[in-house]
Amino acid sequence: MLKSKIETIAENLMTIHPLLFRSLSKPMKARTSITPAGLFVLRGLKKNGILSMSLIGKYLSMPKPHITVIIDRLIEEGYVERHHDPDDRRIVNISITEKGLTDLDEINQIIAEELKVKLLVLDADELEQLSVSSQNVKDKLLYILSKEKV
Amino acid sequence: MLKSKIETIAENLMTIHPLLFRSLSKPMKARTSITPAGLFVLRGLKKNGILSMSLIGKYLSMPKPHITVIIDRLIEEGYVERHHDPDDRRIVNISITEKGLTDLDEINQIIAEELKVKLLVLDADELEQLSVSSQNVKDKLLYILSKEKV
DNA sequence: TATAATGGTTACAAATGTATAACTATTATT
DNA sequence: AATAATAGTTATACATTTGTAACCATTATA
Repeated sequence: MLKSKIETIAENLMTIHPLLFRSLSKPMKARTSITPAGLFVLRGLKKNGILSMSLIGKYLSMPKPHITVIIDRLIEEGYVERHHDPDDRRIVNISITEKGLTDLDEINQIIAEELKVKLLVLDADELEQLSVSSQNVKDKLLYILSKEKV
Repeated sequence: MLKSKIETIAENLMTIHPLLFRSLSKPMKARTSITPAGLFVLRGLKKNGILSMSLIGKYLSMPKPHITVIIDRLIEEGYVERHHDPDDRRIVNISITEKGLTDLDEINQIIAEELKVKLLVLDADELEQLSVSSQNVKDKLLYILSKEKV
């Protein structure tokens, strides 16, 4: 019985995360107070500039009340800001601050340092493959997500 | 300022998860009582046959007490079994049951069904790329992990 | 044999994430 | 103008994960 391509992709994608995430999160946790969800929001804001609460919720597939909590905390820490949309005052737009940007960079470097040690067992060619493949997976998922939001 | 290759890989790997995991987990949660960590353990057991508690802990980068809780619950549900190692009676080996295997297949199909809908926006060529890339990333991470355990 | 080290469990506290309902403010629809 | 729909918040309960310390049984070491 041959596994379908979709099943293989599903298993691959579901397996990637737990193999690395926890070990990369630990050094981050030791040095910053930011949560995994908060970090992901910061990355989204850095890339997109400004996002509404609802868009962030869709982006993370998280219930709105949780987004409120996450943003409240990021604001406390000075990483993001709330802006009421002038065109539709129901909408709350979130932007990343200077501090958010610099601290995000710092966190990324901490994580990269940690990853670097692990990647030592790969040669240059394998590293290049991992770079290309991970970029490809990420891009495809972002593409899929962008199509969903219509 | 050019981002290093390692930083790019780190960001890619950290971003992949939240883009999909929650939306794939929801249908699973609706139909089974298994937790994400439990599911990951089942996958590891299916692939490796038998794993000790410590190895599972390393595999998931989780503290041992949590592994005990996860295994207790999988045993309650009839998915895995404990075996004391005859050569070293301190060691507890875990094996997956028939029920564990069949239910794991079922869960994988539920997740694949969910993913299938999302992947409709990709053409055959892109799908193939995603398949190859995700496999590559997973294999490389497993390879790195296997080197760590020495 | 006494001591240290290992593998695992128990107990507990705290952080994080999930889910739902009720609510306010604002905008869109009739 | 009344009603419905949307965006977001507050409140609450619960599930899952993380982290630590203390402990037992077994094995390795001195």
